[in-house]
Amino acid sequence: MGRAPCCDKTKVKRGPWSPEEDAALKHYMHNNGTGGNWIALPHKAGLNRCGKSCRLRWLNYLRPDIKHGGFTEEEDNVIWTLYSNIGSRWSVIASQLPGRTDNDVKNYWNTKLKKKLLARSTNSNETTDNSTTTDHLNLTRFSSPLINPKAENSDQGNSAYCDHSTNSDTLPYLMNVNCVQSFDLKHPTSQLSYSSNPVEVSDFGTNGNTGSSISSTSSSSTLAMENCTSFASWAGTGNVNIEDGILLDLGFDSSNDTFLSGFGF
DNA sequence: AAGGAAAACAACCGCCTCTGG
DNA sequence: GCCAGAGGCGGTTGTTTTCCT
Repeated sequence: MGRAPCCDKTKVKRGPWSPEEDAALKHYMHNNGTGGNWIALPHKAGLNRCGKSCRLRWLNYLRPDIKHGGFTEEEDNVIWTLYSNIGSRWSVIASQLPGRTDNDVKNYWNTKLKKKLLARSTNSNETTDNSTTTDHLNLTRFSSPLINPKAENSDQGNSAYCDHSTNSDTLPYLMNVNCVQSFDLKHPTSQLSYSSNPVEVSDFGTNGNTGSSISSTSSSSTLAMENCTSFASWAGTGNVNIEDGILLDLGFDSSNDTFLSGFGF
């Protein structure tokens, strides 16, 4: 059983794209767009390729607004921060990095950032005094603005409270936390000044059973986490949206191990 | 200079979601 | 409401390039 393949793989070309194929696809897209149908596109464009392959090639490589080249430190920070919050939702993360594709971000994470993190983890384990390890390649730098230790003294009924002590072997965003995180991706108060396109994530599931809806056009954004009374929100207006306090204790300052174990190390 | 290892990148696979009939 | 097809996504694999010995 199973779903029928989108094309006959024995009859379409596979593997690396030739410059001629790239040119044909570019030319067709320039003149016609997708026409709302990727499956039919290869035939119309005179390409002996699977429609999905064409789509991938266009989105990941040929699109005119694609940014090629190395990632900046700022982009690193955005990726790390979002990964720590939402996990491997590469398309969501990529949407916050203009010109970057989900494939780009995913590859970059798998080949570089993960190793950087691992290296830092090793270094930090060799250091007994965590308070002196301030140069954790932005691990500390990007996380610290989101952490408000004083919040633990806040009214828990208002959800200005974080508790990740009960579930330390999971990703921070999966923890049974009870907190609110508000930060602004546009302004330096949160050091996430890169983004220009807030994302809205509602009904954000953590167990795979729930759906999610994401809008990159909304003016405000909310990240709700299941199994906890928490959500993160940031305003598109340019102001930090402090609703019940600014915090999301990712665990960096108190225990890097907690954080790192969430990444599967 | 050659060969092997590691890193980086591109592409594919299969599942899930969405949408139109 | 159901179903089939198309799009989208994340994980994985394959290929190429770079680095090291």
